[in-house]
Amino acid sequence: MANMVMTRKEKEKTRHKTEILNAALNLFSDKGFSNVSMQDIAVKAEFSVGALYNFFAGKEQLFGELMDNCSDKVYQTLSPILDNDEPEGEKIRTFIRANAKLLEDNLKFIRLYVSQYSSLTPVPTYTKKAEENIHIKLNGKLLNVIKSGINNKLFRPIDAQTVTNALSATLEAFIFKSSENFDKVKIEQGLKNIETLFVDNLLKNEGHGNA
Amino acid sequence: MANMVMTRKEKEKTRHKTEILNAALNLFSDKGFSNVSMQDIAVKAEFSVGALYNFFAGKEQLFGELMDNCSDKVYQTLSPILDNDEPEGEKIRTFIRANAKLLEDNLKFIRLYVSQYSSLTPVPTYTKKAEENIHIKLNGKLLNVIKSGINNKLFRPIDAQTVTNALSATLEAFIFKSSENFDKVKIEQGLKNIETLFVDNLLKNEGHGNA
DNA sequence: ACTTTTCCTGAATTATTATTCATAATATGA
DNA sequence: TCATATTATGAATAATAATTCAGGAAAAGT
Repeated sequence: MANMVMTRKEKEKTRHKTEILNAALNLFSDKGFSNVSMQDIAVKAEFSVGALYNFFAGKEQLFGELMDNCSDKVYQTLSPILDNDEPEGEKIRTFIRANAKLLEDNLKFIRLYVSQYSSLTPVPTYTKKAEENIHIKLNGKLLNVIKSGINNKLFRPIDAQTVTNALSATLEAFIFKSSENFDKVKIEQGLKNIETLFVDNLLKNEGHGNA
Repeated sequence: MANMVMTRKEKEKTRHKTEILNAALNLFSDKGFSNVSMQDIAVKAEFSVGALYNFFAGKEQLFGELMDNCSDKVYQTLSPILDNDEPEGEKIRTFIRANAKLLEDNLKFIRLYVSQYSSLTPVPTYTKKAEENIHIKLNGKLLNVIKSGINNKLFRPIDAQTVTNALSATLEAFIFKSSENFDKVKIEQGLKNIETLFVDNLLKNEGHGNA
């Protein structure tokens, strides 16, 4: 919260916590929740097992915080794009392209985030909640942009919900696949293709006078 | 294999094995691999824990067989559709619609199958292999159908690989979501929307004389 | 009916891990 | 420098769960 009024000690504590979360992120995003032990995390973070419990009530809580951070990051990056007041077509293009940067900066985060989404009871329920909410919120915004584009006759009159779902699923699958071995060029090319497919071929209203 | 030359005993053994696999399927598709114990499976199948080991070398092998069956089912159902000699547009429509029946008949299977696909090291590697192959094979066929449709000018000249990925991801996400609470009507409606989106709005070549 | 083979049972064994806690190290403030 | 408070350590504890196996039941063969 108020970073300025933190004592040195508090800052140090925060830093330690971040280090642990970071170690955990690397492990979880590689092997998944069940295949990582507190030992593993402790070793990677260069703390003792016991120390972890000074920062987190347990493994699930640790994972929970991680997922929350992770979801926030995704939301903070993507949500403003859909909220600004560019033309709908541009919003969607920017939204799609933004995934490249998101992936570049937060490879591990994204991998974990996406992997959780279509998994069966991965971890305690409460965690999944936050993530799902963000998913739902983002998809809601996307839906509105598409509806609005259709109303403005920028887009063709097609089923907005179905396009939204399709775009969302397509992006997610692409992102997950790309996170296996990161290649900036390929990612940008792939996203460009998705952009062309959805905006130029599917949405754009040819019959109308807009480029 | 040769069901006709099986002794009564062999048939019985096969039946028992199937019962165990079925119990396991129900549990795994609900909770995922790590959250189901051999105990759980034994109880549900009405066998003792020990008995399970007469049929399977261990938990991972059991899961492996399940996934293999599961993948086969998906492949056997969907692959012929893409192989027949209807016009490309019809193939794709049929392919999309086939997911309804697949889901109805094999809800649990499908749920498990899809959940595994975008998960991190779910279970031993060898299992995922089979499943990925099927995925790759199906997507390859789908890609060929779309390419062929483009060549025949039935479809618009768009990037075939990207459409394939998009359709595949969209279907998978829809199927996974639908498997949470099965509703035949909603599923058929949803698939119809996907069909319209991909075939009528995206692929179909309006400029050409085909319906 | 008896022997042999096959299959099943479930308690015991073994492993793995999350979690705790007494102890030690370190930092803080007088 | 010494007493106090904070934080870290890692061995011990407690759960959970996979796997094994000695012994028992059921079926098959004689």
